[in-house]
Order: sequence, then C-alpha cells, then structure tokens
Amino acid sequence: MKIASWNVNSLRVRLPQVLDWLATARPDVLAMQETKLVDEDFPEVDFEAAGYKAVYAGQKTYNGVAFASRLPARDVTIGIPDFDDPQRRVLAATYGDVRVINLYVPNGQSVDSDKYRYKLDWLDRLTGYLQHALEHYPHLVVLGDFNIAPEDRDVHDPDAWRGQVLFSEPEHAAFRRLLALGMCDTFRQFDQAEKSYSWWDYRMNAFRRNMGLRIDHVLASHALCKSCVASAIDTEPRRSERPSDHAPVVAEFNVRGVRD
DNA sequence: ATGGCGCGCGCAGCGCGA
Repeated sequence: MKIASWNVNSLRVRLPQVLDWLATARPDVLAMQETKLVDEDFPEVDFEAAGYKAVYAGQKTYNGVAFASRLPARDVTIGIPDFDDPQRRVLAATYGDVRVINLYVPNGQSVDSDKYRYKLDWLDRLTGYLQHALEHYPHLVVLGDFNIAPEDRDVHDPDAWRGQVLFSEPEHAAFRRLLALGMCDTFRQFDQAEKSYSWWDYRMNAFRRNMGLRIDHVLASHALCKSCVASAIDTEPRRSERPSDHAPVVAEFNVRGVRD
C-alpha cells in the first residue's frame, strides 16, 4: 500500500500535474493539502477518469484537504473532534485496515504572531485527537504538511532558521510529543541522502540551490512502521513548469486489503 | 536593505504562505 502526501498549493492550478503524477507514481492513497477549493468546485470527475475516488473538505481561497484513492474511503471524518475550527485542515478516512489522517498544520507566520499561538494550540488539540486515534486504530498513518522541520538535518541552514517559525523549540517539542504517542517518522526509518527537503521557497532560486526544509511528513503507528518498506521524497514534480513549492512524500507499507 | 515568488481575489494591490 503506497500512501503519499502533497501540498499542491491550489488544486485548480495544479490539477494537470497531480493527474500526471498519479499516473506515474500510482499511489493507493494521495493526501493533498492547500486545495483552495470549495467542495462544489472539486474536480472529482477528473480524478474518477484517472481511476481515483476523491473525498474532500475545502473552503474558499485558503486551506482545504482531500484524498484521492484507488479504493473507496470508509468512515470519513472532517476536522478534529470537539474542536470547532472553520479552517479546513484535517481529513480522515480508512482504506483497507489502515486509518489515514491528512493534516495541513497552520503555518504560524512568525513566533511573535497570534497565528503562532493558534498553531501551538492547534497542535495541542491534534495531540489529543491522535492519542485517541492510536487507541482505536493500530494501523494509523498521520501525514501531511506539518509546517515543522524536526531536526537540524531537515533545514538547509539550521543556524539561520533556529528559533524562527517552522524551526522553533515549542514546535519541535510539539512534534516530539506526536511521535511519543507511539509513531515513527517513516522517512527516518531508511537511509536518505543528506540535504533531503520537501519544500523550497519560490524565491531566490531556492530549489535550484537546494535551500529547502523538510516539513512534509508521513508518520506511522509502531505496528505499521514495522511493515513500512520505503519512504521517500519525490522531487520530480518540483522541477516542472509552475510547480507547487512542495514535493510529494511517499511511503510504502506491506499490508493487504487495499489493492484490487 | 524583510524584497525576492506564486496563489486567490478581482481588477489594484493586498493577504498569505513558509
């Protein structure tokens, strides 16, 4: 079972690239973030024509999360339970015997902003939700745009970024708390090239210079981690014309019940 | 020297992302 995460930065603009990538990479499940579409405008028919079912939770202009999958989703839920948040940032569904939770974690803007406070509060709420989810679903994948670079090796210039949003100690502590619930970062279960990142600023030729951050993650419960056979960042779509600023992250698990 | 780029909205230039 191949599960991927991709912040597409507007599905309206990126749809052709997403469909191309699905045809090439053939994931069983793709979790998308920043679709920036209301549900009425979601291009469900285009995914169906490509052999993928879609579920989505969008809003006008900002945020928005969605799944595309080869088999239909079961038990779809939107948002964090008992957390009244109009921002569409969380979508969960079950595929086979794997529960998948798709996240678009708030950016935070800067450490002295109200948005940073919202981010930390939001991560607290998420922690409670995931603790509950892990008790109910031994096979749990939590993936998406976390807007946190966990370690020095996930940042092109850690000394310049230290203490800044995406790389501050409170965010690191929140990320460690998520892992401590009983999950692994699948990417770090395997040997990886140095300077592996999932996001590069559009400005300053950052991608060409590989000035990036690894902020998109695929976490898995310990039971699933044991059956994880690969986890990698696919930088190919970032090279194309009008790319998203994020690259897809793909993890593969040896579990049955998902492919036809 | 806080811009730089890309997106949405909407028709000028701003808010936002990371």
